[in-house]
Amino acid sequence: MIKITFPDGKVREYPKGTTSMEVAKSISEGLARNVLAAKVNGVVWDSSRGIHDDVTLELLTWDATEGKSTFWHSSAHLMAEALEALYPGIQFGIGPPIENGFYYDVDLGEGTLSSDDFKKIEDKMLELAKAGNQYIRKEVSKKDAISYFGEKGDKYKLDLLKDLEDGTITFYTQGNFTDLCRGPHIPDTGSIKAVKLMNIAGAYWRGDEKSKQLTRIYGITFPKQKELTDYLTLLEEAKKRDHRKLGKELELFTFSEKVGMGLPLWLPKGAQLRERLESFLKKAQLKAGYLPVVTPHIGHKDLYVTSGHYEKYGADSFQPIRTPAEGEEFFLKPMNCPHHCEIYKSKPHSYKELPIRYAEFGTVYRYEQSGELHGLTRVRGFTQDDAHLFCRPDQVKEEFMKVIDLVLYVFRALDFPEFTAQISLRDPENKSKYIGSDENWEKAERAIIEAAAEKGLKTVVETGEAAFYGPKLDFMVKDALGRKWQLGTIQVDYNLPERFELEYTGADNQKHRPVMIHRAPFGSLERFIAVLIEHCAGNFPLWLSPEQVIILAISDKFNDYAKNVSELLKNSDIRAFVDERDEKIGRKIRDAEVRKVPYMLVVGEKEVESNSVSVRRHGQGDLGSMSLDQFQKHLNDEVMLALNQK
RNA sequence: GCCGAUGUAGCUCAGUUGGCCAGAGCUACUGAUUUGUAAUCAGUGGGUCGGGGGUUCGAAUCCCUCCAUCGGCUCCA
Repeated sequence: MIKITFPDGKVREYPKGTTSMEVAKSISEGLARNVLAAKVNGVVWDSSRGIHDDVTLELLTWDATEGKSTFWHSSAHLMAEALEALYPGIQFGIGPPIENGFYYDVDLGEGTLSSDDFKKIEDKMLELAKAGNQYIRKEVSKKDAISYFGEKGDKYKLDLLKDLEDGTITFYTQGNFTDLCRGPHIPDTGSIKAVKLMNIAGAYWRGDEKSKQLTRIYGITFPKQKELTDYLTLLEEAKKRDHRKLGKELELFTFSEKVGMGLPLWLPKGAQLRERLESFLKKAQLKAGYLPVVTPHIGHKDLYVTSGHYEKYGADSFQPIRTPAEGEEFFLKPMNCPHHCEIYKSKPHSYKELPIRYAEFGTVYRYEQSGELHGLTRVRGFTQDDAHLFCRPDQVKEEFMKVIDLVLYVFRALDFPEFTAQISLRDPENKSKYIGSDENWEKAERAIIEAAAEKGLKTVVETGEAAFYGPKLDFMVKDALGRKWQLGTIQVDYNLPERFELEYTGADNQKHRPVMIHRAPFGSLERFIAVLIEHCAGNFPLWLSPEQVIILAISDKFNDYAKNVSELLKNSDIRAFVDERDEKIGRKIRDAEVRKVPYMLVVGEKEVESNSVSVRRHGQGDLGSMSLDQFQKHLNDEVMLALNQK
């Protein structure tokens, strides 16, 4: 007998070799029907595998993340089976589950595939699913595996096999399809009830641009039809929040082919939003001891030769601008730090001055590949809320903590969504890739980890993801459609102080090299605003809203009173406007609601007589009548509540 | 840059077995209406159907090419 411990701590005894499915059945038939896989001692297994030792066991159903991913992984196999049936001779790359669904990379040879073919494939998948074929696991020797795929002519699988060790190789078969696969899988195809292929894309084999490009087919499946319908509805809703759509509707920004792709044009309302964000952060930075600096949009080639960016990125940058007479080369600045280094060098520094924090909203230009551009999140010209901190090695941790505080303050004031702090460390196997001493790296990495832990951040550590010049901490958030973007970033840099030969005089009267920290709480204003728009669905917090209050007169007889109210509000720095159109009040309200103006003030005879306003809040409706003073206090309270939380 | 899809008025979209002067709603403009919490009525304007080339008696519709956009891949100082 073996002892099985369940997540609730209960322990039960079973005969040796019992499968998780049998365990599930012993608990209830209903549970057994829903079991997709099992977590045995923390590792996900097929529910049909026998258990031979004392273990902890968690039965995975659709509600568990790993249950879903097992389900989708098995669905990828099902799609492969359908594809092989429909397109004989097709070759397969890899087919993993992803956050929402799965994909499979295939090589169609001479053939092509488009979304017009989806219906056919979906139908085939459903047909095969109905058969309820079991997923059968089989351990195979490397030799047998190679001969199987060799015979089949599946060169990608053979390529994968090269890196696998004999004795660890398993096949999974369902119906007529056998795949090289580590597993695990769900019991059988019968639980796959709803299938939707989402899109098709090119993907390089093994992610290498030089390898052959395969066709990647994305799909998603569910155990119930209704869940698919709900998912599609959710996607539709998410599309409504897309910043590209809202940016156009709310007149925040636009693009022009004539100006150039990836170069956003900020419309008046968007520009005001930016200005509010800028002044908000500038104020916070001033309080935190930052010193403003301003640098030009171009820089001499020598600057980037010194910084090393010319060597690394020169060929992939916008090409240099030349002076007509001397032929000197200038680059559009791709980053602000080299300029800031030169500012640091403009005079000698004492250890007593450090840290020095130079801040600038610097607009930079980078050549991004044309297929990469994406709304405001990926552009060719953008403004970083950049700052460079020059400090002593022993100050790194404290500075990190302070920057984290600043980032958290920003996120909190904006009621910002869930984010993950990603700590990127160097690859310990490959230390020669990185610049800077071992000692400094260790100190900095430890400082980042400790600082993040002390601030209670939800962190993910990525080993080997550090830049060559230093470790970093990035704040990652998701957009409406679930795509991940990096916003805020804090990076330690040992490279630039070295290259620019930055120094300070220590207490020992010797020259020392400062550590540089790059940091940007927003990351870039463009990307930050994009994510902000999607997060709040265009309903900006009152303090950011480009139009805070709109005054709607019942008829144009009351426009004078409306204008009077608007003037009074403007005198208190409230962004107030009057809708003077000759329209009915219902129409004016509708238009203001659509424009997502936070407050609407309805004024007519009643209000003129009692010297008041009727307040309507966007999305909430009528709040009743107030005096103008009361209303202003109401606005002020709302703004203070958002900005003053600490 | 690569794979696939898309491109019709300022916006959202109809319109292809190739066929008279290419349509609707909203917006804009003009007029009427003087209105109480999500769309008042009428009229007018607006498109070399993404650009270029080709096939054809005839192209928004078929073909080629370029550009841009969308979904991915690769990249992202």
